[in-house]
Amino acid sequence: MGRQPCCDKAGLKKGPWTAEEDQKLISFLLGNGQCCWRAVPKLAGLLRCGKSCRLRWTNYLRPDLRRGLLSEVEEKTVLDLHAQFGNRWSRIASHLPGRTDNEIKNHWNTHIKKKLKRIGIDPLTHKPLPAARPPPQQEQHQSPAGESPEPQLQAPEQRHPEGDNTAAMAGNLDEESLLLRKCPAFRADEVPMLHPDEIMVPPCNPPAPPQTCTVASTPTTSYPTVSTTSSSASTSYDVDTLLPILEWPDDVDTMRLMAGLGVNDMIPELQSSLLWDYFLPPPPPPLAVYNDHLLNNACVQYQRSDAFDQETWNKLELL
DNA sequence: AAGCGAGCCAACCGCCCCAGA
DNA sequence: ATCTGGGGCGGTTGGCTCGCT
Repeated sequence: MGRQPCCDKAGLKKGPWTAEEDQKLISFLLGNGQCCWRAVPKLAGLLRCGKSCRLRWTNYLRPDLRRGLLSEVEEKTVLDLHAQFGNRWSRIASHLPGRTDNEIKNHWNTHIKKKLKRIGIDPLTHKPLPAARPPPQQEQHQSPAGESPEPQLQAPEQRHPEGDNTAAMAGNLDEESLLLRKCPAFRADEVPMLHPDEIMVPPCNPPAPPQTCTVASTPTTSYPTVSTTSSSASTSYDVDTLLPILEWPDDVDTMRLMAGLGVNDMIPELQSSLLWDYFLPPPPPPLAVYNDHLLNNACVQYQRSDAFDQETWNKLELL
């Protein structure tokens, strides 16, 4: 017997969302919060599947989303994380505040993949493609089974930034076990998050920008990062914490983009509290207003690893 | 100006996971 | 221990836009 569909599709609308539908969904969710998604369309007066509503909200309407192309730093972060996690977009997205798994997946498929191929790197394995393979001493993450010229489909999932992946390649240890070996303080699915007292939230109105926006480290829950060289001239990294020290830009637009990065870095409870109790008091403001409101708040934490070396970054930047 | 193709991205589909009954 | 259903996730699709001919 087949699985029941998530909802009765008969009579339900599909395809692009209209502004009116968006408004209905926003109004309902801001007024009532997220409940059972299956019930949302009925309660909100939408002829949509609950799943469709959830996707529309999480990928497009959520107030803490950033829009626009991924920045250089974000792109590098995606590359690093993809080297660790493979195509686990939701996990990668959890490290990029304001970005959705769908957005990152799309950006990967349309931009980053091409860049990597152009510089001779296999986007699946993050290893040099056969034709562009450098001498062995330059190769990173060379697996014992690396003789195969074909891409190793599972390799990104099984590799580790420090290269101790022999057991994983043999199927004896999964990614989580490897992380535990390297850093037993947390499990792989416990993405290191900022503690509430480590979050610096600039005043909302007016948002007087500090000279630097540094997010404190979380040493006991950090990823086992190794080095943090960055080719970005505007980003320096704290030697001890391996976290970026962010300079606040002069122009308001860039500042807003930077400020908007932080909401997802907070622990869920705080995130919810901030969103619903502070930033989004009922009645709901127009979309543009609360987006601007959110973008004036919070900070950012990026996890860095040296999954890609400096030479690779330099090549990418030239493209 | 029209036709065509490539690129991009929002949205959908179907499977999987897991909490609760 | 098993079953069920909701939500999450990754892969894929389809339509829109833009540039080129």
